[in-house]
Amino acid sequence: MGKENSKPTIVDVANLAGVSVGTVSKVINGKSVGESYQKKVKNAIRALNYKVNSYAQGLKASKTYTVVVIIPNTYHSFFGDVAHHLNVALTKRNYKMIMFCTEQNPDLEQDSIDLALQNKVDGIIGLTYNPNLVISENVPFVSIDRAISPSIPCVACDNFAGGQLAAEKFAELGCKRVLYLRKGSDLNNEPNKRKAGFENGCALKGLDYEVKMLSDEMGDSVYDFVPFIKSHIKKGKPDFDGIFCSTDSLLHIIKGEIEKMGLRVPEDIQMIGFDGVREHGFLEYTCSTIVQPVEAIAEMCVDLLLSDNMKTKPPLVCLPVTFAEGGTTR
Amino acid sequence: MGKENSKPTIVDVANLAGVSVGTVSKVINGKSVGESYQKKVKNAIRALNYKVNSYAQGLKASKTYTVVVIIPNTYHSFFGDVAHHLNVALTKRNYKMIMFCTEQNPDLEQDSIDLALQNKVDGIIGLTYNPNLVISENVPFVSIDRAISPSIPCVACDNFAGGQLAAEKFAELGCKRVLYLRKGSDLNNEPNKRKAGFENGCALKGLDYEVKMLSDEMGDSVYDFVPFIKSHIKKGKPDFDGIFCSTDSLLHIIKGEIEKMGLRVPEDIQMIGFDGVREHGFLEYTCSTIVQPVEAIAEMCVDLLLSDNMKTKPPLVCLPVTFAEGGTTR
DNA sequence: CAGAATACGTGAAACGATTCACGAAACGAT
DNA sequence: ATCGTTTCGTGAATCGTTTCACGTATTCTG
Repeated sequence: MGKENSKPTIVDVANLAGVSVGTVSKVINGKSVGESYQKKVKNAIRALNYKVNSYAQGLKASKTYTVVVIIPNTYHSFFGDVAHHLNVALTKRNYKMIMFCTEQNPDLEQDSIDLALQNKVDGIIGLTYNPNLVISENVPFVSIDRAISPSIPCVACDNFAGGQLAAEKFAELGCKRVLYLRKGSDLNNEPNKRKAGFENGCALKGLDYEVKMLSDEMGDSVYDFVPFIKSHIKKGKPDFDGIFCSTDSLLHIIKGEIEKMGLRVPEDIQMIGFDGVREHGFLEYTCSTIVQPVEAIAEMCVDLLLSDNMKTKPPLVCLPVTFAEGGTTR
Repeated sequence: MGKENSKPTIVDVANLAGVSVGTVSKVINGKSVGESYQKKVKNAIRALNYKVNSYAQGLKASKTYTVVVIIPNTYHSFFGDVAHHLNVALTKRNYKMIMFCTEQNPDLEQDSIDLALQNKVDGIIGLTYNPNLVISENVPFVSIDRAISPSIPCVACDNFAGGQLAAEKFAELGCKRVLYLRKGSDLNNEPNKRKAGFENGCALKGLDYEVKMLSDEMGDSVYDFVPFIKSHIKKGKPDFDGIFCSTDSLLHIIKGEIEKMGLRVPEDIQMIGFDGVREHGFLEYTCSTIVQPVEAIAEMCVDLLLSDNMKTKPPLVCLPVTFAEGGTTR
């Protein structure tokens, strides 16, 4: 009687199946239930097209099947790519993803975490920049690219290996002297290891190099690299033949500037970037680059986040990078 | 006594303030409450750092402050841009955004909607392709780029005006004969109006033109345009001097192909795209293009979705486009 | 075959909010 | 001073789950 056209509840299922609500709940949550009862309940669920109400579930239970993802934005290709693969990985496991775009604003990052906590989400995945985030110890958290604390797993590509790989490629391509341009950061983040890897690779291969760092925020005054580059060009002849850029985005800006100076890429100068994101959703890379395994990173984040045994969670997971040819090397 | 280190509930607030829980609830929800009571409650809330539990709220109340966004993906720049601005617009209004990436898969799109409905979300914003989505009439829905039904508002840029603007620009730039390349779609979607606008503009300006449509899925065999283009080149001389592409992504592919044929852009052929997305988060456009007002579209979607009076919801809202110079026109 | 151990279904309490009928207080009008 | 309104705080019922103590039925053991 009554609520005819309303959504079915667990009570409706129990009635139709002729069992108690407790039993229905157990079936839903995979607790041990007798064979015949299980069948009755499942049939009733199908018959009514019943779906659990996630708010009631979240209120009472521990699991909400919801994960919060904190990321600077989704319009920048790399972040968009990360967000996408996180979404796919979560959806695959029947989790919902609540997204917060924080544009590297430390306060917004903290707010997002606080909001997530009061909503009893099952976990948080964060690509953050706030150097002193406070994270309640009792909610699973996985960080991308930043070591926040020993108890919080950090997932990143193998940045050191990536830097080294770039150096080795330059050597292989016949370069004699290369520049490394990087947008700096005072953070204890993984991408900073690209420098050490690069230096290591150069030393290994006997490659001459110079590193120039900018300590500003991303996308800001990267044009300040221009005078530095110009100081390395005498009478139209550069004293270098390769440039390694800390991101593909940076590479594209620098490439534009270099071409304005009358130099050709890759004929005069070879360039390698980092990230390996494909613009416009294309299959091909926009430059020669060290490719981050974005999909693997996303999968790893979700696996770590959702695995129960906190014990075995490693503080740092580095996933392998690859080199991809994209027109800026010979 | 008891739950010392647990999160404060509305009962704790009521006790501390010396009022009933009903009163606290009213204060939270902005219902009329006496001045002095309001002050007491607000102080208690602050003192305890109380935040409402959104699961309890969602269970009982109508509002969940959650909106579901359905979008193909976030790695393609345009979609990433849309997702980002929707996120910002929702966050600004204190709404949480649950995102589903559906890759234009009709079943996934329907599943996402069903999932959203059973979760009692406050609304759904969808950029979908399924021609026969079933959407319960009692949940607010706003569609981007596709007219789903008269009762469901559709938000898009003014595609007709965009097509016309492109034609006018070509005329202004001195073109005599232009090609329009478009990835087709049998859907009743707004972007298809670019063609009519373009034709209108060409007619208006006395510009000679030809339209070529591909009816495949996005990013697929756009290379099939190549033979068509080649058929318009005799002895190295093209019989056209401009190409309008239905998206910037398409433009970049075609541009690459054209350059392979030994033609220069924009010297020999001028090109205009559509979307106006900036790659890598840069400020500059990657090609001359008709710019979609993505931020305005996102704001409009959210405004329409959250406005109470269903009556005044228009079936279609077109937002103005602009032209931006980006190196592929003279 | 009897008694103990095990397995498993039941139903009520609890999660933390909203809402509504009710009654007390305050105010105005006659 | 009295009665009728209006205003507004109260507290219990409710939303749809999960969980746990309990009891019944089944199986095991010697």
